[in-house]
Amino acid sequence: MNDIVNITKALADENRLKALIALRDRELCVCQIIEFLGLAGSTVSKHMSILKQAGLVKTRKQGRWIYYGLAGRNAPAPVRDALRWLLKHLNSGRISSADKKKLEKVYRTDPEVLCRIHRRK
Amino acid sequence: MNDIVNITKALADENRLKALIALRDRELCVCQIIEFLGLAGSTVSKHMSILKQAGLVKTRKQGRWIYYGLAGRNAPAPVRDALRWLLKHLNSGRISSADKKKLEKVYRTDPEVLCRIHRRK
DNA sequence: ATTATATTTCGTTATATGGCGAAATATAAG
DNA sequence: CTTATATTTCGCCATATAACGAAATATAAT
Repeated sequence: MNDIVNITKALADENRLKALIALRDRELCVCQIIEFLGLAGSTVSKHMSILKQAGLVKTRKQGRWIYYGLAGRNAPAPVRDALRWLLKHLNSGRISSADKKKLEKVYRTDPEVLCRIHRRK
Repeated sequence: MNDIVNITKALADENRLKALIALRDRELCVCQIIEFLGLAGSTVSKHMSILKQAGLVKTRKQGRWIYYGLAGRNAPAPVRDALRWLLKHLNSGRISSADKKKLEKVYRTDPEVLCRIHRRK
């Protein structure tokens, strides 16, 4: 029961849902997610921690960056099915064009550049 | 997007999940749900209102009682799929025996009797 | 070794949410 | 019509949670 509650609570925040959508096609590092969501780094870090705790995302380190990606095929069935539900129903038609533009910009921009921008703030 | 967020937020409470599980096999009136969850009537009413707002449950009135039931086949796909996810992964093996006993007692007891009990408190 | 940097953790604040009892409401029962 | 009753709404309180900035941390880069 607790694993299910952890999943449902992790999904109960709009920004966390958006982060999961952003990870649909590829991994992203924290500063890319920061850019996409428009939140403070500490806030994004906490949100991603909640998603990771629930098993919905995984992490890997590369260089100075930590990349977050959606949980893979070996994730528990409740996680896999929840992600399937989410991605099925949050297709492109339900995402605002503003969010789509932001996401395209994030995909296009080097993490190095984004991190430099955020360091300035 | 908002409909999805409403669903995920509605599912992000253990008592609400339990209420949905209780409704799996049959409709229940408020005082039966009160008995099962062991919460105040006003609390149960608010929880069920959230579930109804999210489209996860429907209501019908019979006599003095309002019966809550799971959303039906004509519910929107996100709702149907979310319920399918929940019921699939919250099968009997994941529910405590205490909860199972409570639920069996609730199924067995006439609403008339339960309501009288709760009126005394 | 030192410095730079991406990320996480911590502390604070504002807002949201779950729980309760009391009051209000809708309407069934007598 | 009046009374009884199941449920909902309201008001209050305690706790949880999202957001931010600053400090701490891990480790890559020099």
